[in-house]
Amino acid sequence: MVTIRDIAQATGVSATTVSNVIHGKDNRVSAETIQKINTAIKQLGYVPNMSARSLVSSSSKVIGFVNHAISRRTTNFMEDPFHSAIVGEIEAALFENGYYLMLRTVETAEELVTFLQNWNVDGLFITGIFKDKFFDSVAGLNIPIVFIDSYVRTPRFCNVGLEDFTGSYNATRHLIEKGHRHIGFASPSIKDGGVLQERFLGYKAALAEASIPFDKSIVFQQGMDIASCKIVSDEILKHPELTGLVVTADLMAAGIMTGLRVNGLRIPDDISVVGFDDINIAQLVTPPLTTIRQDMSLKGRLAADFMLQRLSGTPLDTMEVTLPTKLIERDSVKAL
Amino acid sequence: MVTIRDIAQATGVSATTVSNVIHGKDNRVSAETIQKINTAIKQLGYVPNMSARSLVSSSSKVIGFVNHAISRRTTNFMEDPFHSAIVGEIEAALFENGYYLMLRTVETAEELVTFLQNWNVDGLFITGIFKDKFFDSVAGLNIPIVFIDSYVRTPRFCNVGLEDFTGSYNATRHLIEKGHRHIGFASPSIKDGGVLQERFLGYKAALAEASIPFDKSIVFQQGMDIASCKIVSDEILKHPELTGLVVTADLMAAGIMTGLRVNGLRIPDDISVVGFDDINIAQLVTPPLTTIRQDMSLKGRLAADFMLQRLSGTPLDTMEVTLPTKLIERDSVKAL
DNA sequence: TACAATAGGTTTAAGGTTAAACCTCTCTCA
DNA sequence: TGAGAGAGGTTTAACCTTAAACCTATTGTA
Repeated sequence: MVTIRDIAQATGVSATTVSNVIHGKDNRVSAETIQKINTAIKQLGYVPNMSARSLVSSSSKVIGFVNHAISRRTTNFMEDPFHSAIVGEIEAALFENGYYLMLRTVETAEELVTFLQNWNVDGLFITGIFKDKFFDSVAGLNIPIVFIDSYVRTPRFCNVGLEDFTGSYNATRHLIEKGHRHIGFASPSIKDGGVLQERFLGYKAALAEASIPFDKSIVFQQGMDIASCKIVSDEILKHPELTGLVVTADLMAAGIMTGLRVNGLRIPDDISVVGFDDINIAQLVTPPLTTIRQDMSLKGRLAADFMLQRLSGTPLDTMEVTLPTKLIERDSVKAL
Repeated sequence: MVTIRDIAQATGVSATTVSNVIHGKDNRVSAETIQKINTAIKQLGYVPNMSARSLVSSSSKVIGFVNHAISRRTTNFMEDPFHSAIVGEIEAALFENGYYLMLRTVETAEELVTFLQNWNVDGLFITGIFKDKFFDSVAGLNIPIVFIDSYVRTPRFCNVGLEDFTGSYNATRHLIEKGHRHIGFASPSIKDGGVLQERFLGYKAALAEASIPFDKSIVFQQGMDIASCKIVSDEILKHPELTGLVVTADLMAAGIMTGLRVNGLRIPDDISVVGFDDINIAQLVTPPLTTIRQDMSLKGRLAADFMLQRLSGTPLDTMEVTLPTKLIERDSVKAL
């Protein structure tokens, strides 16, 4: 392994001078020496040791991407195509600025603290439900933190979010405008304190605005897997009054649509469906799904921008971005 | 920040003794001292500094997950739901054994070498096309390396792969057995030296076996995005003799099916389609897609097992696993 | 002539952890 | 009574890098 000392020896200068040249603090070094050092670095293949650098500078160039999961074994956050799109964008942006990305799914606040201290993490992206103990454990940190889709908002932290409430409100309102009055709601969870809860509130708000009484018997809480979707579509059979359905994820909407078709219901003739996200599946199912689009890559890019700006000390105009959604009309909704 | 010295001071022993206790090398330490040290660690909230540990031991507890991409900007490997499923499985397994996962997309072999040396990476997962210079740059490394879906196989490295050839052969043969003789092939690439090339060869082998002449004008190389799929489905219109199509990815198959439907072709009546992977989309499109199933989570788990075994020095019976595929018959194929 | 300023560096210490070598006391046993 | 072994540690040095303080020779200036 080639160290900075080897470069120093090869060029006849001290290690400090080499270090200074590497970091561009070379106003006190002659052009000739700089040249020699750079040549030696290339020839000998010197690569800095991040551990040593991190040890002495208390800064590691590591950015953590932390997801809070209730259980690591049952929820694999990378399986969610959204998270993975975000992670990809972030990795690319960080790389170009010399940072490294370390992934971590944590179940407990202690795990998070250990992770942070272990690595002297320079910054943190946080996704998943993150409140109470978790929030406290990062609240005192003196590193940039960027939340993604958090609804525990404080002016002290950056957050990149989405108009979840408005998106879901618009989805519901779209059905109402098409003449629907009996509109169900399907979602993996509605009280998670996060995006799904907001979407639920948006649904309720649109109903209330149209003076449609809320009926909790047509709120279907189930997982997104195909078996759970089948349960929802069976439940729907028991509510022949339903003519519309708002679903908080396209994947779930697709699963429910398949189940409904098996049960002999036609979409949109018997029931209209609106999804959420506009993942590629939305265009590929039959009929193509009317849905609420969000731009996941943009979310990742903005999150990375926040992080890089805070890392470089650039003052921020704002600590928060809430991305808009857009209703994409396809063929899964029929006017009554 | 609490260091090992603080613990030493608090318990009245030396730092080395604390270190030994932490690492279980405590056969020369009294039970009482061990007790005191552990209590102090908890009370003061000591967490080891990985940089210091890594510096002195040349082992970092960091495992790299490296993907080779031609261009970081155009290919975001995390967007592939397969890669992300694998990454999720691996992260969970590594965590339970005290390892950390660092993601890296590399464009050049130099980037890879820099990454490795930067962090004293303890092990490496490698995906993506990886040959020539890339292969050379890891060939001399003395750390466990686990390839995923590599076809540059050597007895010295672990590989977790899939029966790509056989899977594709079976897909094609299935169509042949159903009476099809004019079978097209659609794939993002067929000469990548990786899984897609193998699948192409499997297709050709099945044709040859049935004495069906290979016709390169019905091999469609296009991207997996919806626009590219549209191009394929338009091309297919120019080949009315086609009655079957083998596609190397379900997502692409779904895109092509949508395009074909727009073009007035019915599936499977006008053309039969077989996909590959069996992602959830396959069940959700209309008609449900006949496809070649592979188990991505298992791939990730086996890759993690290989890594953990090699890290712990357990001798391996085998360095290579090739997972089987399974033909899943749904409704996108019709007997002629 | 005397002093300051500048160019171009060097030396030293520190960061947290651990491997290797070393130490000392007590007990056992011939 | 004296050697040896074992218990229970300690001391030292090293891993690589960098920040802070320090040094020396030359040139410029009043």
